[in-house]
Amino acid sequence: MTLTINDIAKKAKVSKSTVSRVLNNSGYVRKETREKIENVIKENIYYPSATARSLSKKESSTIGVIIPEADNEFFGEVLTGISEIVDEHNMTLIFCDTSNNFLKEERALAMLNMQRVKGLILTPVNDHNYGEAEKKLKQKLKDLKIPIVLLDRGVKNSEWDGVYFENYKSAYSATEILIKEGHKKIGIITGDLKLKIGQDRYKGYLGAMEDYGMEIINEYIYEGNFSVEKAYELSKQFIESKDLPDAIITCNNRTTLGFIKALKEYNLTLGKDIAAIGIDSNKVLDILGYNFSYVARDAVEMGRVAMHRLLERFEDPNKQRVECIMPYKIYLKGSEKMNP
Amino acid sequence: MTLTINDIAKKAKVSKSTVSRVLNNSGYVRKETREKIENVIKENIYYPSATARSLSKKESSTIGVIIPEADNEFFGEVLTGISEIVDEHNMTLIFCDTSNNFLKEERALAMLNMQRVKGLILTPVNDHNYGEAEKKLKQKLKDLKIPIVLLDRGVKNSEWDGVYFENYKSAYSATEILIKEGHKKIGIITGDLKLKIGQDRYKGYLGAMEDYGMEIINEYIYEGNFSVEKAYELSKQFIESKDLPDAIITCNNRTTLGFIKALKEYNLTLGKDIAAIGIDSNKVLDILGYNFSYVARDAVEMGRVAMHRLLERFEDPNKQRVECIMPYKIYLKGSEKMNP
DNA sequence: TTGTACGCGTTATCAC
DNA sequence: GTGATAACGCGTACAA
Repeated sequence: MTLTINDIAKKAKVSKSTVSRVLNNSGYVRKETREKIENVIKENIYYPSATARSLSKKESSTIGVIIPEADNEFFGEVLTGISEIVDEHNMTLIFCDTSNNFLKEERALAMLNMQRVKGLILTPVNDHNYGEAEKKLKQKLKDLKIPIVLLDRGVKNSEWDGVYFENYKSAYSATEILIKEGHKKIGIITGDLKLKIGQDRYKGYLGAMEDYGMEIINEYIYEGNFSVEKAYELSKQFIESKDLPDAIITCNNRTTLGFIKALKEYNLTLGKDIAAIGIDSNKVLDILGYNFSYVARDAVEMGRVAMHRLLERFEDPNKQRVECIMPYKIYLKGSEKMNP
Repeated sequence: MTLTINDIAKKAKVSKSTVSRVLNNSGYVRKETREKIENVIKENIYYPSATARSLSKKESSTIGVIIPEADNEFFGEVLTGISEIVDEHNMTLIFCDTSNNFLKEERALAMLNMQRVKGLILTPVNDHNYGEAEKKLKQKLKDLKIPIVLLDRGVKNSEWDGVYFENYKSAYSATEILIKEGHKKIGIITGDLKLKIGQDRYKGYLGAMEDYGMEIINEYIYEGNFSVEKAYELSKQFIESKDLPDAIITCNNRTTLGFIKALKEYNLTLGKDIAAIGIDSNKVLDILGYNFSYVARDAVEMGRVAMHRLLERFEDPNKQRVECIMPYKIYLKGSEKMNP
């Protein structure tokens, strides 16, 4: 049905070796022969089979991407960044969404193994979990025997390149800002403390509080799980208790939304009834002109960097493992202050 | 380096045909032989090469997806839906993001052609454009000679299956709601009128206005382009002119955001200073408890449906072309009313 | 029930 | 400069 290199060879009255040479710009081909072949290819709309090609060359130009949720602003941007670089290098991208599900993660890994992808960018479902699940994951990654870049979340004692975020520092900095604004009762709605990114952000908060000799009041530490719903629920609780903190740190974009939702519901005003600063950006909040302050990284850039790490690793498989920590940027819009 | 079926055959002391038979569960294999081979496969962590397999079988289980912007709530959800079904059927998904760029679209198509994908889900950069670009696109799609499902945007005189949205009806319905609320001066911020989805929504507005004998006032028709910025700019303009419409229809999620941004900036309140209803959902507006009313389709479901169409087409390549129009749902939150 | 031999569409290594 | 020919890793008639 679809044309092969043989068909082209016949039509051009040459051998397939010669066609292959013009396709790959390799070896000597007389100018006229080349032009003739090129014409036949154009006229007959021939595209060489990547499948046959990679079987023959024993290498693919395909990379795999496994992320937990494509319908998440952050990962959507990450994907955009990865895709951009993949495209620039004429590679192809196989996409997998795990929905934060271990079984799907396993299946994706097996599939990518069979597809013989050249490299993998992975955000694991878990993050630095010591259990059996992580052991299995690490083994499976080793079995792949290809360059891998971990993104956003990692594994304990990683042997792979990684692109992460300054979780500790960003939270530290956010806390510091609140402290310097003069707030005393500084609370936090943490992320999922089973994930390292959740832990680190929490630790950043504790670190800053300690360094500045602030009193850490357990009542103001609300353990969330990075979801809108939990943050909303926790926020309602502390709003209803009369003991409101002066300021709050929200540990990711969704936490921020849950918090703000609660504020609106109780008619509390940011920067008036309570101050706040978040981690992660929410495009929409900015568009709507909310005065919500936050520290965040550039997600698209994070995708680009991950793909670049992979490309470098292809170049030099033996170079030292590199972990790239994306810097945070501070976006102050006013909510960190309290104007009575 | 990586194991082949031959390695497994040797280790299991059988021929590779037998290994192939257990891999594919085809033909007769003695129970003991099968178990032995399965053990060898497990122990040596062998995964068959999808590349070699599809070359040999002359068919792939890979589908291509081309969307214009992954970092867009709508397409992120679409991708999630597609990925879900792809996964259920043990297929693999090759992802391309065109960034609404014709050249990238062309390159993606060529790449997917070489990859010999089994099917394609495509949201073209353009939508029912009569020009040369569309002719070229249609030709390239024909050249692919594979099942194709157009998603959200189509081409003139399409020969392919498609999954679209009730653009006309949804806009008609939105307009109708405003009319029945008693609004007289009903305006609209249109989408990109070069795209058919933009046109159809605009026509839905006109249709309802006409059917209900409403006077269409050109001053209240603001031509946007589906972007936040343009909608914001237009909104500012009509707010500053003293001649504000009673109610506004915003033609997609971004238009809505631009509009609301302007409202906030001028301290106008939705449902008090001006009524409004939009097309498309904005998760965040809902989360924040905005009272913004809208009509929308389920984007994740749209992805699922598109993938299902493709699967059906694989089953029966000759069945009649089917265009699936996703229904809209109405979400009234109050902004359609005007409470003085 | 199992093994042999060939083909899938390329690239690569040789001769010519 | 060009053309046979052998891989690449697998599936599959066909033979045994």
